[in-house]
Amino acid sequence: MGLTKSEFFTEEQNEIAAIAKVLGHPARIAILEFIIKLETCVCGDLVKDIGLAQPTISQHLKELKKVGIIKGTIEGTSVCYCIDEEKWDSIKNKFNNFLNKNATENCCS
Amino acid sequence: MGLTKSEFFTEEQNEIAAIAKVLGHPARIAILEFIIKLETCVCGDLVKDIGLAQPTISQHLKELKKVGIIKGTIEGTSVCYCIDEEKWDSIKNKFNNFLNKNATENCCS
DNA sequence: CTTATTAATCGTAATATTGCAATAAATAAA
DNA sequence: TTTATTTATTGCAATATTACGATTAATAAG
Repeated sequence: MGLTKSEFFTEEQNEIAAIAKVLGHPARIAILEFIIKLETCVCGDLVKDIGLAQPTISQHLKELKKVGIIKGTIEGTSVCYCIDEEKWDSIKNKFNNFLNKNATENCCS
Repeated sequence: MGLTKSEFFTEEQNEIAAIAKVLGHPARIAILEFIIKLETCVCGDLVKDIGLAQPTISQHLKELKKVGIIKGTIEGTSVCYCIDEEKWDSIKNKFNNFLNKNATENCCS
């Protein structure tokens, strides 16, 4: 089928999975790290930095935009991408919350 | 193509993406939460709790085992699954590290 | 207006993922 | 040994993802 049965899960579970899914590709991790590293807006240097073709990078940027991690503003012929700080913080909270659910002991340890 | 070009990225980028990818499905989030909630070993209650078919759950468990988040020990006819605490902590560190890379200011804020 | 430059979109091929029915494997119980 | 019980594996269909060439859209420069 290839179709996730989202209706079986809670809103929260679907949400964290959706974010994790977007982070689940090294190109998108690399893009985010690149944007963060520059501490300023990025235009088209991503294609040069990462080895992938321009349409591929554009597609990954679209994915990142779709979940709201980054936002892009047009600047002449190029586009300025940067982290959406609010969204980033909310993601950080969600992951922290999830990862802290686990106690340090269980039956197998 | 459908084939990720891992050789374009650093070990670290591939690693965090691989973990995020596994977390990128609500069923696997639900499975982890269920195991954690019980604070004890889980056998086959997952199938009842989550609505998916047994082979589907088994497949998701396999994915989780593959990256080492959970481990399973055989107990009679059933299998006891639990979190690999060490791996969990390392994942927590990796995500924290990644999510803390972002400063709170940039050109767009 | 014409010509770069830059990024998005379209179309498509290759591969991966999701889900499940059917079946197998492995142990426990009778 | 036979029969449950429980989980894993196989095989397959439907859908999603990844990547890129070709093209389009939009602005800038000449």
